[in-house]
Amino acid sequence: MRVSQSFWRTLREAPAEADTEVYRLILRAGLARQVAAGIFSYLPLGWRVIRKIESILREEMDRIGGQEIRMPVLIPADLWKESGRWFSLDQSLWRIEDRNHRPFVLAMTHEEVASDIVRHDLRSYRQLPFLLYQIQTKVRDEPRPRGGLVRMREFLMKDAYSFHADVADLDRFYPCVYQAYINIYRRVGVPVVAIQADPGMIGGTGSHEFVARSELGETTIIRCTSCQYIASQEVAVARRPAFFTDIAAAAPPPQLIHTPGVTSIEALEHVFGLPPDAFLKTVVYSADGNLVAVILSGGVEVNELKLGRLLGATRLRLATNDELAAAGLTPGFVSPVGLRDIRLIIDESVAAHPYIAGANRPDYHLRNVLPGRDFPVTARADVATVRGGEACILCGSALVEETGLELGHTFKLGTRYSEAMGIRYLGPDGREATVVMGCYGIGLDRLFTAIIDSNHDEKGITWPAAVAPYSVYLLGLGLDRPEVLEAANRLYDGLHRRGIEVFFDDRPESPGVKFADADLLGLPLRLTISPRTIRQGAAEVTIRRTGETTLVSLDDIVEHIARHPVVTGST
RNA sequence: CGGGGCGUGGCGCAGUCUGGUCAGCGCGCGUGGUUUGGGACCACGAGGUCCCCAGUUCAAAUCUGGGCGCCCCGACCA
Repeated sequence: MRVSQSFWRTLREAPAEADTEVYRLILRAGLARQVAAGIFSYLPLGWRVIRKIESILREEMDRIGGQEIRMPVLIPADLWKESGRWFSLDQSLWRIEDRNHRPFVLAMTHEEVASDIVRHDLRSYRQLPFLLYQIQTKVRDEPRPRGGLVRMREFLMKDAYSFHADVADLDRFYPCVYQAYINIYRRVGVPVVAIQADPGMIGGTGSHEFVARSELGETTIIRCTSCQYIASQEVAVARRPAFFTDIAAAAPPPQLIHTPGVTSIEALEHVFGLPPDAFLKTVVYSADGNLVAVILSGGVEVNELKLGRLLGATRLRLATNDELAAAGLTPGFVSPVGLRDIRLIIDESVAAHPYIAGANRPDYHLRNVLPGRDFPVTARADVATVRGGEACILCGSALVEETGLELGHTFKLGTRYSEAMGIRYLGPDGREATVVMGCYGIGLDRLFTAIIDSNHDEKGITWPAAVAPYSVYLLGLGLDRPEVLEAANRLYDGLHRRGIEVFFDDRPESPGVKFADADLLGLPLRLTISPRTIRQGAAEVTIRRTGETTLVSLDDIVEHIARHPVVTGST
């Protein structure tokens, strides 16, 4: 492609809404344009990158036996009612109606449709297992689109669904997908770590997130500094004190203390001059309409995902002050002592020693509150958010927090959908059984962003060969001289014939502009041809990433480029 | 949805507090000329409902009210 004929333009200054380096590069290098919040168009060069990512995804999915299909964006609400998600998701599911007021949803994921397809055509265990996948548009009514292509309302996803006769077969297959994912990220040039994760709204029995270390991210990773433990903060666990009831008996009985206006742990620390874990925190939730009190050490926060899973609740939120009052509780001074008719969850951070806790009357706390004596410790569970600095569950070393960008997610769904939607088959024993499913997603736009995030410098992008929009930036200078133009054209044609993807900057721009644009776009290799190089019968070959430049004779430059490790991607 | 910020030629901004003399600057764009190895120079030129609607006023980019859009921070996820 000749730049003079290409719909491509770089920007010296990025639009003001771009507040991250990656997003600025995407806009400045002319790869994509925003249409509305969280809605984007890809321009020709950006789309070439997406198509290269797609082919890598296809290769890796096909390699593990995947079969590509294409499901619709527009889905009748009935399918979502059948799975139950029509009722359980209220935030991001985009609901619409047709002209006859029939409800539809815009696909935010495709478990329902995939299940629907399979249940009609699956009869026998002999057909199992199989993996269906697609690369397709997803639509979500995001509460807040963010960071350019990081969090979008319409985005591209490679989603895959596997179907198995039993859990053992899913367990056997799951590592294949895991490996395929690792291959994909390696091939596109983004270092990722796989972490234990929360299955979220997809549901299911086990899941991994593939995250890139990046300040763009929204995922908090908890990692052990000395062993292999790594998990999403959503599911991370830490070593907690054992609960020794025998120490308990000696403490004196609870005693009221006047604490006017002291309603937070922070304020208590200040008043008493004690560390946060000297206090008990009582947090009351409404879980599907029922109140639940969670008792934790003052030093930790509730992990609502853990709590929700523990309770099996679909709607979990903090109880309002009115709800507290109606249950006879005093906001700000709620106490675990004397709680009745309300479910109690004692977090594992609570130890069997005396605490200062709320007194359940305004402006009073209780000293010497002893778990197990002053309130029952029957339901002890881990519902706290793990923070950096806590002890690793495996080895006891310090944990640290890191920020990551989620690039993919794999789930063992189990029978969450196959049960609800009736995907059954006849087994070898002649009995009907329910299929076991897995599902696996990769967001392409976000991967696109992550590739640039992991591959740029202060001048611009430094594309990995496998996903670069073109392999070579052919930069011609002094093209108004016929002999130079002719040599440049010959070189362009020669590379083209050899199957090398060339972007030929034949514009009558000043050298500075062309070099700056070449650096910004960041194709792996730059070829500079000018009166100066022509005099030596050569052209300059520059590796974008290193700046390393060599002069290569025009006679064998095409072969030189064709075999260049930066072009073949063998580095 | 709560909190904060912004909306002026394609892009980046000034002007708004203190209404008139305000529609401007840089870049980009077009034409001609001179340049040509790291974002050249000269000359001429095109391009704006100042987000929208309503109001106040002799007069509104500027003041008031309402709406819309975009960005950022918190509850969701690829």
